[in-house]
Amino acid sequence: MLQEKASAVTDDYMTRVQSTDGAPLAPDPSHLGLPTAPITPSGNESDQTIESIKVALHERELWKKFHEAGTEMIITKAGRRMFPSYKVKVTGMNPKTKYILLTDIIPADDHRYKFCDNKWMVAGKAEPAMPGRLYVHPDSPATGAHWMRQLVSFQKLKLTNNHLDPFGHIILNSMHKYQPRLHIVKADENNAFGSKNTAYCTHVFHETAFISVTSYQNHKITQLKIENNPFAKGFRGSEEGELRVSRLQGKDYPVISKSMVRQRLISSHGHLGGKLGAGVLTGHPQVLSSYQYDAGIPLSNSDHQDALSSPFPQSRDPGLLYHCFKHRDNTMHLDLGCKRPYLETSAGVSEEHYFRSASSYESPLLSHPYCSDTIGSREACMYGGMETEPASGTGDADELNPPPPLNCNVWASMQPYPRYSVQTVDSVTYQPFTAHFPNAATVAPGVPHPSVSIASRPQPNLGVYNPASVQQALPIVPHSSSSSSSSSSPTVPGLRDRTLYSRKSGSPLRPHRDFSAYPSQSTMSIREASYQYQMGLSSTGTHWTDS
DNA sequence: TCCCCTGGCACATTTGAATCGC
DNA sequence: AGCGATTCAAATGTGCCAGGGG
Repeated sequence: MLQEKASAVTDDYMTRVQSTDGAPLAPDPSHLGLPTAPITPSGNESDQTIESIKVALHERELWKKFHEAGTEMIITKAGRRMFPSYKVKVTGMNPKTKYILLTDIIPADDHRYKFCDNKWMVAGKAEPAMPGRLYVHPDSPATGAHWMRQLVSFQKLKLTNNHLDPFGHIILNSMHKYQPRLHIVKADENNAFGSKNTAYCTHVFHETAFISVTSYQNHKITQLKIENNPFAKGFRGSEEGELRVSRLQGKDYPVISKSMVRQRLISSHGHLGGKLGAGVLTGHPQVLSSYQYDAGIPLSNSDHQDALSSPFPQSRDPGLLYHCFKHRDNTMHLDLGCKRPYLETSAGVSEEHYFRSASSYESPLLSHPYCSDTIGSREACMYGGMETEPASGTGDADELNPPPPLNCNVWASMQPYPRYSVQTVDSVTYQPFTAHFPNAATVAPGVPHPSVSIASRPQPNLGVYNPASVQQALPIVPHSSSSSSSSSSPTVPGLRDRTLYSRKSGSPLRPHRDFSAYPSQSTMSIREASYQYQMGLSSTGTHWTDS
């Protein structure tokens, strides 16, 4: 099923970078600035490191509560944070190896939804996908020790429906279903964001899937948000207050008091726990799945049954999905169609592989409970270090490179996604990505770049940041249409011009933010600053490779 | 008319500077 | 003068809601 991507690179690369539809993604490596000479895989160790990385979703139970009710995330023009926020606990990293952690949010299917009769229903075909933007954790790159020391939080990630958003927020369409993903990329010592033979892995927690909205549709979600989000405490109020709110909302649903909500949560939690437990115990494997996007619309490939009784028309396996380039050819297809099950168990998935990399995520109930309380207290520390000083006070403060400044001149064209595919498998996905991208221009020709947003405070004294490296670091590569794979290496005309990053010799890759093109950004607060590396969304294809 | 989106509002938390005391 | 604790105001994050547009 998988096919070589950059056939001319190296055998090693060839065996790892493959498209999901069998079409070469980048027939001409020179377009990507890839070395034509064989790359000596120094990567056995790194691969093993990547493979051993485990990620646990923080506050998973809370996510499950929302998922059961049908998670909704408000998107606004100015950008809105996610709640629950995306936080993970990472283990299994090589303490001394540097990694880049980033997230992106991809369409979960190709449908547009509407909330009708107190449930989500398919309302038509999805609109063209928004520019693919990536949110790079502000601490990136940092050593494994740093990432494992505390909870890794992406709480400052913001969602927007502004297609021209200049702040680097992740752009989404309202009333569409999305799936956040976490990518862990091994960074080379000399090239923070890209190096040859570097591997990456992708983690997907299905309970984090959500439907983007401009205003909450499901009152259950509203209540959950109010109950759990500190910033919404003002709406908790008394029973009378709740009655008032419900009345004012003009909803035709029964008023649910705070206490009722609390009780409901408790009961639902138990119910959910039972379901999940059953699902896990019955061996719902982390399913390998794949789906393709055509013009920004994911195409369903197969049917799956959701283990959770999520209000979503079609939900996925409750467990974590692993994107792994080691998936087999008998990769299962992920059906994104609302009328079909989302996941499908793959008999072909190696049990060994599955359990090794997925079991711990699949069921915290079974093996890996995450100590949110313990690690949660560290979050502030991590962010503090990120926004003020790099891991000050820690033994490896010097391990962190200061967050690069953002250059906002790099914007993606508003082209719809060309066809691309995404595979989710039962294990960690990791893929070597070549470095040697002298500059963005080298990569641009054949590789549309999703934007990369680094939510950290821009710092002076920056070198240059090479978006190409980031792009390479991600499993997102242009995926030619099934019919014209390699030859069709999509191009992003404007990318070269937009890309203002270049690598400064001898210095770590750091972006330089340039807001000149966006006057409105002058009013942007420092806190709001984020680095945006736009990869033409378009582009985009998420490409899962096999090593 | 319905659905969706926008902007302003009130309320709460977070953040950082200013102040104070030791 | 230096450090830590406390205070306070501004910034920021929420959901609510009226109004507008398609």
